[in-house]
Amino acid sequence: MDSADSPRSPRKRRKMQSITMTDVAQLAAVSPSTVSLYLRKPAAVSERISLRVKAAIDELGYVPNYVAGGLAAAGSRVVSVIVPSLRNAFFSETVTELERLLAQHGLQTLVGHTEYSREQEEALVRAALSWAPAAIVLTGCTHTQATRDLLRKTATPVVEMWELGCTPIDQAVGFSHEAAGRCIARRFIEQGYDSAAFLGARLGEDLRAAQRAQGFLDEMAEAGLPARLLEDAQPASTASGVRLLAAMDDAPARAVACSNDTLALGVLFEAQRRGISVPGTLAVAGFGDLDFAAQTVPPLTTIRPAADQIAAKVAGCILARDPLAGPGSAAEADSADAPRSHDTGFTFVPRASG
Amino acid sequence: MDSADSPRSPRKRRKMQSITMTDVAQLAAVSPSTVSLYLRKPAAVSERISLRVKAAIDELGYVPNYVAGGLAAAGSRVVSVIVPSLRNAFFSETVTELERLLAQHGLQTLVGHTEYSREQEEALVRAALSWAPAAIVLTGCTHTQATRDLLRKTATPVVEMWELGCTPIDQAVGFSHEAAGRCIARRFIEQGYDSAAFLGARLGEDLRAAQRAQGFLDEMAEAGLPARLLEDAQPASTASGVRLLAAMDDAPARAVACSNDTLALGVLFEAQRRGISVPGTLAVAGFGDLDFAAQTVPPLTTIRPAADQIAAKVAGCILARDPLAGPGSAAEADSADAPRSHDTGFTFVPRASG
DNA sequence: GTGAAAGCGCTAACAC
DNA sequence: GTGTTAGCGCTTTCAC
Repeated sequence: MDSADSPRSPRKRRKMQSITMTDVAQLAAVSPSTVSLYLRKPAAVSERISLRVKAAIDELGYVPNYVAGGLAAAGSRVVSVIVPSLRNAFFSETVTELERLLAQHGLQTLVGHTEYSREQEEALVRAALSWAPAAIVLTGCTHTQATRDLLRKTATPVVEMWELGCTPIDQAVGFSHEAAGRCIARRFIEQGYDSAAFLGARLGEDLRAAQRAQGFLDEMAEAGLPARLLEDAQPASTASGVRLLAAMDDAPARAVACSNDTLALGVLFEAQRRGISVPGTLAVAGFGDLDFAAQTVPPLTTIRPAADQIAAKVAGCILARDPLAGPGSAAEADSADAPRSHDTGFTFVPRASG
Repeated sequence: MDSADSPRSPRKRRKMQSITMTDVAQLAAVSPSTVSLYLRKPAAVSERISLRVKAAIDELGYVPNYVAGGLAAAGSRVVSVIVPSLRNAFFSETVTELERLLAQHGLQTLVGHTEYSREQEEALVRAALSWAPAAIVLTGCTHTQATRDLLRKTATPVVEMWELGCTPIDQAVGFSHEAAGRCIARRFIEQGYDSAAFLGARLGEDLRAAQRAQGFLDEMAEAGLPARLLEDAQPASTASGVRLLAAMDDAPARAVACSNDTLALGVLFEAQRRGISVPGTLAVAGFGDLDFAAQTVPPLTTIRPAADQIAAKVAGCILARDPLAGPGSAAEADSADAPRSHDTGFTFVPRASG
């Protein structure tokens, strides 16, 4: 039943890798370093030898060991990406796109999520650094002091994404959430709504949403219009939107800006349930332009952050510093001194809801 | 301007790590192996020495190198998780939860997404294997032959999740999608709907949705009721739901089962727009019990897969095989021969929509 | 263009 | 409980 040495029963701990580069080299009758060269810069190896090596690799089913490679090369081919939550569509979108882009250059993506905790983030950064990653990507620009110190001391490229404003540790890619908040406020003002509210959830954790709220409220205040802030204690969800609209019962505003589309969806449903006409009685705006935003009844006015562009730019920053990133990897050293904040902007998407 | 040796300008390629375990050992006046032991099994080191080592680590700001550790230990502390897409709420949920659970045991999560391509999956598995991971987690049980071969040859634990049915490569955690499809069909039958349709998107790629469709259609057929399949060519989205409802115009069914809640949301909106009453004229059911499902108008009848339970069980399978997983890691070798398919089931969530 | 030699930083026997 | 001794599998000068 328990056969002598099935691959799945670990007999002896050490040396789990059966076929190494040396085996390949032997079979191909070349030296290990030639095999290594073939694997990394195939162009530098003569065609005759390339063929032999390739044949040997296929025959043996050789799988390279990146761990050993990373150690010898003093730097691994992983990029650590740390986001607040993957449940949030913005971040899952960004991670997806980033993973795709980086994979094209042989870089693997290590993800971690902080649940919006800075201490958790610090722990993840520590763990990330232990992998000698090719780069570290963080979300936002608010971190513990220890995190900043740790990161500034390292030679690893660091990219902070989805937020602009603070001085970046190294590079930053994102946009101004305050401006996004103001943008929605201006829309309401232009449309003649004379009172408004910002509906958010856990603003103490989601600092970017808090900035949008701030921008929104400031713009309203500057226009001399009343605006208040309602906050749900649970993480942002459709249910939060439902609750917050109900909470506004006592002093209904004419227009509500939601911290994101998911919340706005809840507001829309609850309004429908209560017979509140949108945008007639209540204007609603969201943030994110999620999948469903164009399909709601009425279609949702929102803001589309350039998620793909953020991912693309982040990948660009990383690849620009990657020694193995192919021909276009020009200014490896120079780019360290290049402008360090990249604004990807956002698009205002006016629809019928407000 | 370009100062002598700022940490961020890579002077010499090799040896990027400044402070090693040897440095810590020296400062603490112990041997490197003691430091190593302290880091891995603090309990095995005397308190006096522990204190000294800890002080040295803090003073130097030592960051361990997992790459070197992984090489020496012939196995790294990463788990590779490969999903079709992180945009899909099911998988981002699972990855989130898995990452959280594994992080508690010092395991890092390496993600990859296949975009529903088996060839892409094979490439990711190859890359994953190169990290000598502590485990590999795959989605579904349909893989290329090469993937299966690669995986069966390795000693690395492999867990296939979110689907049951085929013989697992190693371990499987999930549920029967066919049963889920049948479950919705039975609901429609019980409620007296005499015709139905299954609305899906890219069923050739999303094999699990295809299984739900099959189960649904079979159950209807067995009840002698007409049912057809409508498929959208784009990836599943709210817009697909809108399109598919429109496509049903010529021969409207009395009830529609959607391949997931996102699609159902689109159906709900489009029905509202067209003045089709739900569930009066049309019954609608989804799959997933996503965030918004309980809030729609009317609330959405759906199926809740035990996403958290899947993640928990997958983590369990992995940790059971992890030599470092602490005290409860009993049956490390035995569990390899334990039952290999784990059914997490699902919950039918009847609401007002159908 | 190819090979020989010297580690990368750490872990795991094993002896003490 | 702590130190000594060998590597893990690969990359990278540097000769040839």
